[in-house]
Amino acid sequence: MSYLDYFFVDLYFVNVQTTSEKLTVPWCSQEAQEVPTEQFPCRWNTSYQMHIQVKALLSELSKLNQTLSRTKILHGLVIQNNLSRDPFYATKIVRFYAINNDLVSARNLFDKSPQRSTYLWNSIIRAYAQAHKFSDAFLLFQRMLISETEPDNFTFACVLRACSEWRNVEGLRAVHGKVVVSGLGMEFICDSALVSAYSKIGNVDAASRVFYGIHEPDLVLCNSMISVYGCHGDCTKGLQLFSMMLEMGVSPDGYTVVGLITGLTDPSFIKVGEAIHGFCFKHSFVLNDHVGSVLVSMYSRFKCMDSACRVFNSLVRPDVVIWSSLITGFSQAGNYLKALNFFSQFIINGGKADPVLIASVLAASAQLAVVGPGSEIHGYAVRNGYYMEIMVSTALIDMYAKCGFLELGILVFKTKTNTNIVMYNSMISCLGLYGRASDAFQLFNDMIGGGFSPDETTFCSLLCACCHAGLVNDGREYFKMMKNEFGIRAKTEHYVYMVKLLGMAGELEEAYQLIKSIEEPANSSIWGALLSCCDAHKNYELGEVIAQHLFKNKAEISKYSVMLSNLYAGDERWDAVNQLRVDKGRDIRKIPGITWIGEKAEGFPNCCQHSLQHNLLSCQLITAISSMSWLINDTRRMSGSMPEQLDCGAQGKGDRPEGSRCNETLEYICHN
DNA sequence: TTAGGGTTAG
Repeated sequence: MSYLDYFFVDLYFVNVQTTSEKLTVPWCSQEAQEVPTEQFPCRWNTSYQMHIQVKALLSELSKLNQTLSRTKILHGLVIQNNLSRDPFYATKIVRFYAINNDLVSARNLFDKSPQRSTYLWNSIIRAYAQAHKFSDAFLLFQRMLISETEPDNFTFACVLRACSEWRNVEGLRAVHGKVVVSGLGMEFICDSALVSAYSKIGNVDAASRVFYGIHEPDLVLCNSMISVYGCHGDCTKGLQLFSMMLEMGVSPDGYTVVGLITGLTDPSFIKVGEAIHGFCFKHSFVLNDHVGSVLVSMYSRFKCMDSACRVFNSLVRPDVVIWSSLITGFSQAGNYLKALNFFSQFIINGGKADPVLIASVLAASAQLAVVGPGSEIHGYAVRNGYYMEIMVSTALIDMYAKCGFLELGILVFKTKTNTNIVMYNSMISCLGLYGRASDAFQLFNDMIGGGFSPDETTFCSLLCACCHAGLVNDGREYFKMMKNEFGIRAKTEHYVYMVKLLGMAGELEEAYQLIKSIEEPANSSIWGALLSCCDAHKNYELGEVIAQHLFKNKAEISKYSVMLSNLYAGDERWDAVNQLRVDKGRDIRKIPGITWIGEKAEGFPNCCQHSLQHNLLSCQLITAISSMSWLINDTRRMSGSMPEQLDCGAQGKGDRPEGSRCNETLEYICHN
C-alpha cells in the first residue's frame, strides 16, 4: 500500500462516519502513521484544514490511477469544502469520472458547475468524444459556441477528431470553417488535428492543402502528414516529406517511422523498409510497441517471416498487438499451422487474446478447413467474454462455413442480438458459396428491412451467390439495383462477377458490351474473366477480337499470357502461342540493367531473384525517389555494425519473397 | 496561476 492508499482508507472511514458535517482532519491508521511524515505529499495527518490540502492532493492524485470510488470520495471532499464552484476542481473530477466511464456523474457535475472555464468545457466534450458519444459531444460543442466561453485549440482538436471518427464529413467542414473564423487556422494544434481528420475520412487532398499551407510545420504536423501518406499507401510521398523534414532540421521520432513503414505496402519496397529499420537502429530508436509492431507487420506483408521473427525476438515484452502482427503474418504467408502454433504459445505464456487476434486465428483455422482448432478458439472466445463481439462472430460464421459446417455459422448469426453490415455481408457470402442463393437473397431483404444500407461488399456477396447458382437474371437485377437504388458505383470485383456470370451462361457478347461500357479501361481481372469464358465456350472469334483490342491498347500482355495461350492452344494456333513467348521475352529485355537469364517464360521469377540479389531493382526503385540516397548510404555504412538479431536480411540473405510479385516489380520499372 | 492537449501499430 502506498501512503495515498492509506489516506484513502482513512478518508473513506471518516467519510462514512461523518454525515453532513464538514470534514476537518482524517485520522490516519496506525500502519500509515509509521510512514515517515516527510514522505507524505501533503501533511494531511496534522491538524490543517482539509480544504487547504485538497488542492495539493488533487495535483498529486491526478498522477495515480483513478478508481471510481476514489473519484467519488474526492468529489465529496470538494463539495464539502465548498470548492465545487471553482472550475479547476470540477475539471479534475470530470476527467476522473470520464476515465472511469461514469459519464452520468461527469455530466451532473458539469451541469451544476456555475462557472465553466474552457478547460471544463473541453473536459466534458472530450469525455463524450472518447466514449464515442459523438452527437452528445457535438451538441455540447455547439452549446459552447453560444456560451460566454470561447473554444480554444484543444476544443477544436477534440471536436475535429470526433467528427472524423464519427465520419461526419459535413460537421468536419463546418468545424474547419469555425477554426478559420476563430483565427486559429494557422495554429499547429488545430492544423495537425485537421490533417488527421481529413485523412481519416479519406480526403487526402484536403489534408495536403492544410499541411502545405503551413510555413514551417513542426514534428507533429510532419508526422500527421506522413501518417496520411502511410495510411493511403503512398510511401513515395511519405519518403519525400521525410527528406524534407530532415532538411528543415526537424528530428523524426517513433511516430514518423510508424507512418513511413505503414505506407510500404508494395513488396518491391522491401529495401526501403530495411533501410528505415536500419535508421531506427542507427538512431537508437527504442523499438517500442508501435514501431516494433509495424516492423513485424511490414516484414510479414513482404512474406519475410525470418526477419519478422527476428524483430519480434528482439522486443523485450511484445504486447498482444505485436503477437497478433506476427500470427497474422504467418497466416497471410499461408503458414496457417504456424499461426495457430504461435497463438497457442501466446496463450501458454499467459497472454490474453483480444477480438482482433481471435478473428485472425479464426481466419487461419478457416483456411485450414478443419473445424477442430476453430471450435477450440470459439470456446476460448466464449470463456473470455468475447462472444458478443461482432468481429469475433463474423470470423466464426466464416470459419464454420469454410470448414463445412454452414449450419453452425447460421446458428452463430441467429444468436447474435446486435449485427452490423459486415456480419450480414459475411453471412450472405457464405450462403452464396454453398449455392443457397435464395437464402442469401432473403437475408439481403431482411438486412434492408432491419434498416441497414448495403455497401459494395454486400453486392459482391450477392453477385457471387448468383455466380455459384448460375442465376443470370438475378445477377442483372442486383447489378442494376446497386447503382440505381443505392448509388454504389461498380468496382472491378462487381464487373468480374458479372462477366463470369454472363460468360458462363454463354452471354459472351453481353459481357463484352458490359466491359466496353466501363468508363475507365478495364483491368486484367475483368478481361481475363471474359477470355476464360471465351475459351470455355470455344468462342475463338470473340477471343481474337479481345486479344487485338489488348494489343492495340498496349496492354501488359504478360498478365494475359496464360489465358491467351490457352485460348490459342484451344484453337490450335501454335504460332500465336509461340509469339506470346517471344513478345514476353522482348518486353523484359528492354529493361536496362537486368540480365536475361532464361529463354523460357518460366525464367521470369529467376530473373527477378537474380536482380534482387544484385540490388538492381531495388536501387532503381530507391533512386527514383529523390533525396533518398542518404538513407541507402546510411544503411550501407552501418551494415557491418548491426547485431545479428537486427540484421534483417539487409545483406540480401534469407527470406526474399519467392518471386511471387516480381512481375509487378518489373512493371513498376517499365513505367518509370 | 494552477490544469489538458495536436500525430502512431495487429
